[in-house]
Amino acid sequence: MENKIRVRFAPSPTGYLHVGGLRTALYNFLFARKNNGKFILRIEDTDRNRYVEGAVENLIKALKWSGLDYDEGPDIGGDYGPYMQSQRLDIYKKYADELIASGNAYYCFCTQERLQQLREEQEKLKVPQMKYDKHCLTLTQEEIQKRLNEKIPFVIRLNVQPNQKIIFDDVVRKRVEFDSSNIDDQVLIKSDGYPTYHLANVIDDHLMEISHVIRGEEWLSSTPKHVILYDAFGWQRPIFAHLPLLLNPDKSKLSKRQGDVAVEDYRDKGYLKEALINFVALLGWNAGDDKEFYQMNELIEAFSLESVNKSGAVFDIVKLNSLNAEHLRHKSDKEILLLLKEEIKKSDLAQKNLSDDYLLLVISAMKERVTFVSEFITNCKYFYEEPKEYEQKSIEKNWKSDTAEHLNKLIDEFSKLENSQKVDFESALNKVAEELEISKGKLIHPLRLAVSGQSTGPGMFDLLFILGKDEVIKRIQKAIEKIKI
RNA sequence: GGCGCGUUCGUCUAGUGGCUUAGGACGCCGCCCUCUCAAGGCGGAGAUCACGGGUUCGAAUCCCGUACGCGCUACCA
Repeated sequence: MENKIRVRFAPSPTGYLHVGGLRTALYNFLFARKNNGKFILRIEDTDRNRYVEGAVENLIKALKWSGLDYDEGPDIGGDYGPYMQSQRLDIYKKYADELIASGNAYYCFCTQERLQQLREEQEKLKVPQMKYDKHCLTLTQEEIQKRLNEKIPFVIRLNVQPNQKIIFDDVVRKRVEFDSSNIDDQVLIKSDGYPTYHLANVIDDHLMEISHVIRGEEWLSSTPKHVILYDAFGWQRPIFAHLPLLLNPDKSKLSKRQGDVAVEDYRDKGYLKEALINFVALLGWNAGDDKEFYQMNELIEAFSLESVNKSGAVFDIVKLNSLNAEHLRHKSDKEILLLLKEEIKKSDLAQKNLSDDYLLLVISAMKERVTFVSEFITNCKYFYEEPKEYEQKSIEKNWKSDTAEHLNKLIDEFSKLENSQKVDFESALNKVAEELEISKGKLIHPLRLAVSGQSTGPGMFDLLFILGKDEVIKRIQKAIEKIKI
């Protein structure tokens, strides 16, 4: 099969999945699914200093939670493995040697001290572009061998030819051009034998037959180095697509300091994966119409790299919240029940024996009034326990001198009820209102306060029905006792 | 400093030379619905399309310059 689509998400395991990473992973995923391609997870763990215990597991967990399932990866294998760069060291070594043989790379024995000194000198001279001075390129074969034999630490550097135009196409940015004179002789193999990102990335993308490199814009500046490598190896370049950055409200690159950046933070705060995915998809992409509410399958259907934006997008949590509420409303009551039961397990309601039928009633009453699943608990405690206190403002507004008397009448009427469906409560209340010659509202507001302790909530008769006749009467009595004006 | 990328309502965005008195969404305000709060419906405020020059009969849309922002500038990714 010609032109098969293979894309990859290649994070370095820093401990958690960044929402920017989620967006990158999502676009890769959508592109693959849309085009019948393969989506690959590759772990770029070539920096031993930044190794974090459990990071890979966390990453995989977050990806799975988000619904971004990959076709090949470290935990599931595939024909192009291993998918952990730390397990591919011999591969990088082999290709680095090849580069040295062809003159495209060279050994460098310079010490950190010399490099530091060089940098300082260049700074003093106000050299426009600070670069390595190719000092070790002049070493003879014998000198190199001697140092190798003496086990002097070395790195392998890319031998960049100056004064070349490096031009490549980017799906998002169109044509991008660099002058190779501005490109440093990048270290490809570090002195610990590990490759740098640039080398490992290019080799793996080629070996894994990656067709499209879809990654964040922070990589655009190093793409010419990658292009030089592809050309040096004589390999076909992939198609590049550099995604606009996710930004803090102050427009800087989205960072930990200004809010949550980990996918797991959002998950733990109760955001639905559907909402997070939908939100993040819209940060830098739009199908060209007004549609903003998407399920995953619709995203796959609508996605195209060509309609990705160029400019960075501020991560605005307020919009995420509204999408969360909307996705919640779109779920069936039964789906929400499952989520709510999980939430209850974590709450102080855990011991209560709440039936599914009861919770389903609560869900249908509250569904359009909540943003998070947890609010089925916190915003309507009165469904689970009688009110401990009564909203002062509502007392002032709705509790008059004759309120107790009115409510006693309601108790009488409710007590007589043989059926206690919504309509039964309603007609009972209507009857009382008529007898007292007052408006329904005059009854309903204090009744709501008595029964829920609050002034807001679902329709009155829904509330009464859900709580049940006995509980309602009990609560009214209690309120009459407790509320004094 | 150098190199690169970007710039449409507060935010996410539509717009690819005339359909645009620049459309939608979130947020904000108001009205309707209504027992409250939501949801829903309707309406409003909010962008001289960063700025300045061109090209053109005509520009948010094409070109040039400037400003500003961001990214990169590591033996980090």
